[in-house]
Amino acid sequence: MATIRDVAKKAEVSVATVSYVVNGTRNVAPETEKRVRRAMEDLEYHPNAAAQSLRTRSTHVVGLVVSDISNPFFATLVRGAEDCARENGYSILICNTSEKMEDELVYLQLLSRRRIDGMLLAPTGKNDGMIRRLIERGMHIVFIDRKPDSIMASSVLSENEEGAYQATSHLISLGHTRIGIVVGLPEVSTTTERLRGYEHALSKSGITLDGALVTYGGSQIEGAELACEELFNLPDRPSAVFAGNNLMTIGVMKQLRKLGIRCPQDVSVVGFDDFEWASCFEPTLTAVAQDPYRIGFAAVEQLFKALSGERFHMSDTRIPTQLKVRGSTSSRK
Amino acid sequence: MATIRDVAKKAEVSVATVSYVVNGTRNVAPETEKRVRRAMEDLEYHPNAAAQSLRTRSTHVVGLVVSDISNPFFATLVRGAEDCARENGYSILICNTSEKMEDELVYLQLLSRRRIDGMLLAPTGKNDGMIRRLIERGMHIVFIDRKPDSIMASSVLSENEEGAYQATSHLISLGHTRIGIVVGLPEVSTTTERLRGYEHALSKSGITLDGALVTYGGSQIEGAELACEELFNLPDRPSAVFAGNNLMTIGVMKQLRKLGIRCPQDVSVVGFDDFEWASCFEPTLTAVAQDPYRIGFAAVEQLFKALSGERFHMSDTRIPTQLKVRGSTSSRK
DNA sequence: GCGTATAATCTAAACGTTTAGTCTAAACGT
DNA sequence: ACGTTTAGACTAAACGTTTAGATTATACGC
Repeated sequence: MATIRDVAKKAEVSVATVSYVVNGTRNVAPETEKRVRRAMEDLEYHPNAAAQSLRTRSTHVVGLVVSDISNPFFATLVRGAEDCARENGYSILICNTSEKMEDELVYLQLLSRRRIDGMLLAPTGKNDGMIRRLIERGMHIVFIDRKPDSIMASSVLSENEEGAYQATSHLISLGHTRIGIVVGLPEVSTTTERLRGYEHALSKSGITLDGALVTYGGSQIEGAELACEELFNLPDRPSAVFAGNNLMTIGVMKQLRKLGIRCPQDVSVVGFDDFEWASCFEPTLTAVAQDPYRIGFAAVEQLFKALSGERFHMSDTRIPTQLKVRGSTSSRK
Repeated sequence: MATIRDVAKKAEVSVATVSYVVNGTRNVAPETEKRVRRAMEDLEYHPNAAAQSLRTRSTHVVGLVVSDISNPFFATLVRGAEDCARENGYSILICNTSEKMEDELVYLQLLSRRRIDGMLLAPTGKNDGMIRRLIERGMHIVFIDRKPDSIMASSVLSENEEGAYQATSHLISLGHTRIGIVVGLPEVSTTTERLRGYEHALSKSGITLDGALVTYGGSQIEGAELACEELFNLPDRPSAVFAGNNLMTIGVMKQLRKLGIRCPQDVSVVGFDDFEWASCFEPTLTAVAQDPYRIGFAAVEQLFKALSGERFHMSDTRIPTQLKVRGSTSSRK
């Protein structure tokens, strides 16, 4: 593969000159430039990014650490991030933690070695020490989807509390008072925030919180199935269920079907996170729509602001959610 | 950030020795090794990957070029690829072409500069020249999901023809004879293969192919809506529709709903590509399940085989599909 | 006790860029 | 006509690793 040296030789100039035309960092005579470009074409020259990084101490790569990229929420978030990154000449390296702290740790170290320019991180919440050290050593981090409460850093998150509040209020307005909720992992901020929105809506309407109605589905389908089963084993069953994320919504629906409970006739369901197909399959799902694409895009923008050195440019961006009322919720009979 | 030089100084050895313990490439006295490791810990030393790549001419990065990572099919494929890559100490750089040849070209060049060790590519089908040149220059490429027919290289694909054949046969067995199909982009191999399976099933049952029943949805929801509308504007409407991929299935369902056509009472639908939620929303979708995770995983395995230099180890792997019969298909009335 | 094999370490040259600092020659101001 | 600026090009030193080869010290065989 051709090096800058080869190009220089072919164009009969010094390597410096080639570098100047590649980067446009100094004036070079139009005549010479033409010769250099010609040589680059002929040799199919592509600058060696590793060498550039070594020299300039910048990789133009941003790391993206999420729990599971096959989750449509994160997949779309990644798409937003990638679009913004690419527009600015950056690439994205993906890392799946599977929500496991050891894996997250390994990735944080890996990204350190790779000297990425910055990273987007949906933290598991169990490596705060390492993360704090990284930041101290100058790593630029923007938290996405969730954030550790013990660390000061930029973040781009959904309006979780508000969204959950609206969802719950919607159910209440339909006459429901026993509303079950299936949330994710207790140590994650989305869980606590959504739970807070739920509690807030209840208390606002004077409904006392029944701890038995708060269940944990571990953010996965299977967990939510169990959590849902738990809810309907209660002597005093809920008439509505609020599922804390997309996978758990599916888990809940699966379990309802298994139990022969009809939605929305027997129980109303609202999910957090919308689906493309939500409007064309029955029951059409009432859901709190997030905007993961925008989260990803905004997070990368945020990162670039930090990189461009705007002194201590730290901000918490909240991306609005939107309640989409459809057919899976109905008035309490 | 600490360099190998710093570690060497602190441990009172030469940089070579440090390198040897980092890579385990030569014997070093247990005593010395301990000192070196200690120094690395103290300094939080992470080898500079750019420098390593420059020297060893290997990045331990594989590029992954797909049309749209927010499509759940590709998202899951990426997850499979990432899992396999990570197990082997590799990272994944993602690239979204949006099915546009210029974007694909730009990415191919970018990946060249980054000196990735290899790549997984779902080609748009319009940059065969560049791709062939890349391969000639030694780039290792494994095609995923689709492949250009003009290029010899490894690939990992679904059993498209067989899957489409089964789907169509299933509809035929239910008594349908006017079966519409909505396929993707004509220049992509998945389209032609699935179409072939469809045609094969028809001809096997002695049904003559009606060109008007073959429509193109551009692999997107919106395109499929239009294609579906087209189908039902026909004087002689189909009684069943086969949607060529996941997004187009949604497009078809949306359009049916818009037209007030009930599924499966008025029309049967089978989709290519399964969904997690397919079994818990109505109509429960009959679908040809692919295994994108396995495709991604196998493709990376395939790539590593090529990298490890097994001479001209070229193979076309086909991942089986599986027809899941559910409620969206029923006998013709 | 002497040559030799072996183990542990070191030296220094790459790898392919960028960029500060020089150099040359032509253009310019007065 | 002569010092000064300027444009264009070049030289060479980094950047942080790896690794072939050299060097030294130690153990071994006899």
